[in-house]
Amino acid sequence: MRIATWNVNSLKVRLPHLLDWLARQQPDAVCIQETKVEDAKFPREAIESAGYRVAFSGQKTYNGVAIIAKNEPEDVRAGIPGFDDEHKRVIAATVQGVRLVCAYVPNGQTVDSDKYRYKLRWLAAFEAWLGAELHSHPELAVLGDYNIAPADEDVHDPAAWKDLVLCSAPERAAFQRLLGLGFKDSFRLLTQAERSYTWWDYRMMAFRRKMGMRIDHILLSQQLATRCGACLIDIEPRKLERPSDHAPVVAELAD
DNA sequence: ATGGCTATGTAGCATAGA
Repeated sequence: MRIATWNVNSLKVRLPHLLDWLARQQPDAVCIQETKVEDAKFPREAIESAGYRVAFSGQKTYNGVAIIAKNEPEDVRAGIPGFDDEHKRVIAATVQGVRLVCAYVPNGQTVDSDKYRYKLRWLAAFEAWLGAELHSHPELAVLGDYNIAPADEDVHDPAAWKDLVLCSAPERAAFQRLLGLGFKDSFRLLTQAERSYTWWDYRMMAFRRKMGMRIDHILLSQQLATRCGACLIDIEPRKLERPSDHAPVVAELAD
């Protein structure tokens, strides 16, 4: 089973890239973030015509998440239970017996902002919920844009980013607590090239200069981690005209 | 390298992203 995550930064703009990518990579399930589309305008037909089924939770302008899968997503749930959040940042579904959580973690803006405090509160609620989910779904994968670079090796210039948002100690501690629930960072299960990133700023020719961050992740429960044979970042879509600033991340799970 | 792109909503810029 091939599962993936991709922050598309507008599903409307990136639909051609997504459809091309689905055709080429043939993933079984893709978790999409930043669809920026309300549910009534979700491009269901185009995706279903490509042989995929959809589950989505969106809003106008900001946020928005979706799960796209070859098999119908089952037991679809949106949001973090008990956490009142007007942002559409989470959708979960079961595909081929695997529970998938698609998450768009708040960005946090700056470490002294209200948005940062919201990010940490959000992550605490996320952690509490995932701990419970892990018990009811031993085959659990949490895919998404975490907006956290877990370690200095995930940052092109750790000194410049030290203690800034995406890299601050409280955010990294929150990420480690997620792992502590019993998840593995699938990308680090295997040896990877240096300077492997999933996001590059649109400005400053950051992609060409390999100035990026690894902030999109696929966390796997222990049971799924034992099945994981590969995890890769596909930088090809980032090279296209009008790309998303994020690259897709793909994990392969043995049957 | 200092918000330098990009997308959205909306009608000339404001907000957000990371």
